[in-house]
Amino acid sequence: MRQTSRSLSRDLVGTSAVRVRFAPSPTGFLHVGGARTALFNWLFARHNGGTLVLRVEDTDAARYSDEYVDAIYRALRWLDIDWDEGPDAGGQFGPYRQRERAQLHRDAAAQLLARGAVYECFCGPEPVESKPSEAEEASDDGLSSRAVRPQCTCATLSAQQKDARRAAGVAPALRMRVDPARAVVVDDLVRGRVEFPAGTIGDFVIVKSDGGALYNFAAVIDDHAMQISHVIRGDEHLANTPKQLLIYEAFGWQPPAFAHIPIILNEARRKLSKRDGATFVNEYKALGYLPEALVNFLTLLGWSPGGNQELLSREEMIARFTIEGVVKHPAIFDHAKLSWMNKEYLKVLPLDELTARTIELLQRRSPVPDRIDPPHVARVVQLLQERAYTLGEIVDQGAYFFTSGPVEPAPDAIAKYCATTESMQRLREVRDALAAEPRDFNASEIEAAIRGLAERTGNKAAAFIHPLRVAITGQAVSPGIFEVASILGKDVTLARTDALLDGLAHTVAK
RNA sequence: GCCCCCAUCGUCUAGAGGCCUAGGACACCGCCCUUUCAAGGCGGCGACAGGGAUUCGAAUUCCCUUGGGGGUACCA
Repeated sequence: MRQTSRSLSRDLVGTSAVRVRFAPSPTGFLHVGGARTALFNWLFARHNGGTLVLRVEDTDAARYSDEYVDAIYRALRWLDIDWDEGPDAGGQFGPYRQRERAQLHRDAAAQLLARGAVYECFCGPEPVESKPSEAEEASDDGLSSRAVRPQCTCATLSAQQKDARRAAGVAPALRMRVDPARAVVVDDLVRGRVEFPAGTIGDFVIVKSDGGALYNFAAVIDDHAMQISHVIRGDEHLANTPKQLLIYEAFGWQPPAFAHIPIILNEARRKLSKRDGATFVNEYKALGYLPEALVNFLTLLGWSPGGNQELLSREEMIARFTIEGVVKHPAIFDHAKLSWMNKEYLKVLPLDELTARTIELLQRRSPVPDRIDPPHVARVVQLLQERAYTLGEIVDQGAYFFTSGPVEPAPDAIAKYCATTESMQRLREVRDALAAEPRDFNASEIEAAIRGLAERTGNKAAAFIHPLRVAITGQAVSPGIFEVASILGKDVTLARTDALLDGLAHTVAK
């Protein structure tokens, strides 16, 4: 089977131009699952020198919003996924917003009606007899109740009967005539051959009684009109495919090749939902993830380049991406691995880039911190670059760098390094040493001052370093303290040290 | 319920009948380095869901079971 689908894909790729599409429905922000589908389409198009079409499927008037269309553009651009044709990019197969294609859909439906491939159904839009059975009522999610429609018999209505219903003001929907005895075969590029008994598909509706085309119908009309060669989409659409194939057949059209990619699951092995933390692309942006890292991570969810390489450049991804490398089973979104990957990208990000992106994030804080000039931030970021998983962590962990004001020492840091009178004595000593010695207050001067002090007093340098760290950063952990003090500057270093000495003196006195 | 899909370490995966004593990465656990945290180095833990069948030989092929997921709309 695998063999079959491979040769099939080779033929299609070899003989015709590759045209793929990403067809999001703007009913929400771009989801990581959607982003991955976009990514696979993009990778496939670029690998084959093909075309990526962006089609906005905004036919669900109830849930669609313009705001989300923009959000999807923004998310794709942030990920650096570019498209060749689309609502904004234009192209010769437009319009690319599905609601603007409504007339096309109606015309196509009329053709099918004329041929007798579909029939008018007067059952009405309400899902009939939706009373849940005992068992369904008892089920815990409460969503499993099936609206079981009684067998629709409109296929056998006489012309007079239809006229009567119409006269009564009932607008008909259009239903596909499906021979229940046959089977529909999907030859999927990743699944192989999948056979669906048509009896389980039923006479499905393609056009609603209000004249609106349904997803399965509109998708076929548009994919055909846009000359889509490969439909690469989430696995949840596999069950839709036989319906779409039936529509292609009714028109006598050659269907595109299909590739159903596995879906992304949460840790509980369920479809990703809002409750699983960040699931939208823009949330990752706000958290300070790098788009390069998210792309790399998503690419490896459900696809493997075959070897042992984990970190791939865009060029490498494009060069190596094939449908054959797509895995069949669902993948669980592992935040820990994304974090690791983000850190890897953070480590090699050029300093000026890192600085700019960090400042961008800092400016979104409220209130905006007072020390965010580029030279200063660059020094900070250089220090934090190897320790942070995200830009957000740089901003949070380095908060004491971005303000010239005082810091509130963390209780656990105090308890660990500043709990004794000895440690306070050391802090006082190091404070005086720093106040006296260094002229430039650069890292090596500071180090010399502290190590000299340690030597003179017969202590380990660490005995001074730890309390000082708590004083100037408020934390028990930080990058190398000499660099930290240097970047903070003499004034801030001494002021914070004094503040801690005072504060603690009071505490002890009480 | 019915239809369909899937099944290798906790997670992402490599694996196309002998190259498998099953490889890599994340996570986790040690040790080294050290100024705390990272980074880095070294090492460790850890999987073919179960049962049949085919074969000289099966993670790899077939069947069944089990488990997980998706779909079952006049949503997309």
